[in-house]
Amino acid sequence: MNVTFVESFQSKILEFYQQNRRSFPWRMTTDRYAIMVSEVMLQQTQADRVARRFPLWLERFPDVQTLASASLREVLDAWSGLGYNSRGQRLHRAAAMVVEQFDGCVPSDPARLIELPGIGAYTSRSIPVFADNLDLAAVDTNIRRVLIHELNLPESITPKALLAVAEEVLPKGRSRDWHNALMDYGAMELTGRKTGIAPLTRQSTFKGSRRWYRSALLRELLKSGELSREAVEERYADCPYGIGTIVDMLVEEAMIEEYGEQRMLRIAGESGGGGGK
DNA sequence: TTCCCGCTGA
DNA sequence: TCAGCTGGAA
Repeated sequence: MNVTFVESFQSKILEFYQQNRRSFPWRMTTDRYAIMVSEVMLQQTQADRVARRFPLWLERFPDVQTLASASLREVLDAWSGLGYNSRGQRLHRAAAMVVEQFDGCVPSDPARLIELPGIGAYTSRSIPVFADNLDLAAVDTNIRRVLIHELNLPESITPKALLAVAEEVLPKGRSRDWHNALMDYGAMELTGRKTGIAPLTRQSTFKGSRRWYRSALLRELLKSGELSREAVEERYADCPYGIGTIVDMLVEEAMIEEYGEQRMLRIAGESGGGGGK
């Protein structure tokens, strides 16, 4: 790739970052455990929502040992509201593995990290990038969108090829700032809605899915005068979960009635995620 | 309806 | 390679 072009692209992104950088709690630390927690929380979850939960989590589980020795119940309780709560369970297991295998020290080697549950291709790279400023490229949907749009790449580019491009345009020694800059640029200037560039994965909304039931029942609840959303909220006022989860619970009941418990468990998954359990 | 700093088992 | 998973805001 043209050197001048790469340099002007780097300047553009980094200058934008200098002027418009967002402030997040996980950008105030380089503690690898804290970064790991934030990166797992941020998987498919909006940064603003994570920003509210992240400090509370660290207060309750300040280090790997504390998290590893906590009960699953405690962990999932602290996770509630973040969604995809199988992530919470995996983070819990990952903490236990770090204590056992790495003496409580979260590794910085992507090859080690990717062995941990809940840590995949992206997160295994993003942790050392943000915690250690390692000269590695980590590409999520956000960064993918920025690269495709700014470098005029085909939307059909494979993840492997895109990763190679990302490595090429990475300004050495500024990995952490660079990735934060790409994130902010993508979130503030180049949203998916604005560019029309499709994300890697789409929501599953097939008839009978958990999500489908959720929206269908929500519609009915809103239409039915007998069971308004307000009524549900009032009825479950002291429920520790959010209204979305409450609706989900009702959805599960509906699914049990229609499909039977076995199928419901298969669809929803006891702990969710990962194509069921 | 779509998208958000993806991962997992099949 | 792909369906499926959470919750909420736009």
